[in-house]
Amino acid sequence: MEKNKREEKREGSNSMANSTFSDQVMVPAGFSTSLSGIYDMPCDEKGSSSSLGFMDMLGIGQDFGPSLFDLLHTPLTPPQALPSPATSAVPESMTSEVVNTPATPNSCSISSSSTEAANEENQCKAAEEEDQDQEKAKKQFMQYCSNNEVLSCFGVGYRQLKPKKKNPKRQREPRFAFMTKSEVDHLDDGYRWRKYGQKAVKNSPFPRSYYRCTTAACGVKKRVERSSDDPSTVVTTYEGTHTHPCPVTPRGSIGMQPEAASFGGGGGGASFLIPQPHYQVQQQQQQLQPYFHNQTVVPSFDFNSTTTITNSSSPYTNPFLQQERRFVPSPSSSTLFRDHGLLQDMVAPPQMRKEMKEEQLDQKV
DNA sequence: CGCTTTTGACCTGCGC
DNA sequence: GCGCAGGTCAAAAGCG
Repeated sequence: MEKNKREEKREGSNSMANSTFSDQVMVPAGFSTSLSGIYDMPCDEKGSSSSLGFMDMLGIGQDFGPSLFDLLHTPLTPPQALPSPATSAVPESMTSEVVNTPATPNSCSISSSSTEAANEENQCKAAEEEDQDQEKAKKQFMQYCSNNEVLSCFGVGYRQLKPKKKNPKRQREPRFAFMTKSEVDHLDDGYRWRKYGQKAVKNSPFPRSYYRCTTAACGVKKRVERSSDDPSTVVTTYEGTHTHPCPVTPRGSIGMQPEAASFGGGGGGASFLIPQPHYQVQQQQQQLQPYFHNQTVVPSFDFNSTTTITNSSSPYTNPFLQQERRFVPSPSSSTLFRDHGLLQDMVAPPQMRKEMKEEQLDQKV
């Protein structure tokens, strides 16, 4: 009986049943193997894993714009803090490719026949939806980065769902993962989450928790687990994009300024652009001090080189990251971030940049 | 009382 | 086909 009910439910809303994960990417060494393979980077048509993934999502081309870090720590004050729903809080230099123009090769083209035109139209719509998803995911990521001390993003992309036989259309869930240093597993990102499961993770003493956005019709999920290698590091994986403004939770509303409170209410597209109350950021930074007093870390994107992160004591022994260690997150250091606000602070090493340029050239051709 | 968390059972996909 | 691991469900317990 109950089994039947479950099956009915699953048939009705089973987005996982036909899912699969491909293209193992960017999982730092030392993390549980269970993390591997869950982060899909967008692949090119040849099916090879693309190193463009996250950079592309951010619309970062070869002319590297302002530092993401700079953005994250830029006070969200009007008018900059109140972008219209149609635009992004991310500077134009980082978003114009995605927002204003079709960023994918799926750009609409004129077809020769009416039926083909209809198909192409559908494909274009699908491509546009994907672009919008990317944009949403990007905003969500940016907002989360600004709300928390994100130390390293090591996986951004999509979970790829197995195509159904009759409907080969590829369905993708925007997904990104990042590490934060925190004593608490479940970081307050302004949204309300309900825990729906917890599982022991193989090769890790720490369980993985599963959360779902409590808002009806919002299917955003997130997984939270603690690194077995560095217990102070929390790995959070978001899946999907919120389809609603950020609810004003009791915790989040304390001290929230009116402009901040209205910030997230500007429609679905800007739903993630809710500035964290300043006191809360400070609080988090103060909480983080014990972790940072002996090491300086920079939120960086660990694009490809999981093997370079080998020291078990800290994921920030990556040579690339070491090179970029310049910032000490502290309540008084936000201005310091800005002083070094160049995107080169976080771009990939020269070799990787070269590869990225080559891939971009390939795409243009 | 309503919401959240806990937790064991169940389902699914994948590798062998 | 089987076993394993990840992911989800839902009843029960906990909490404010």
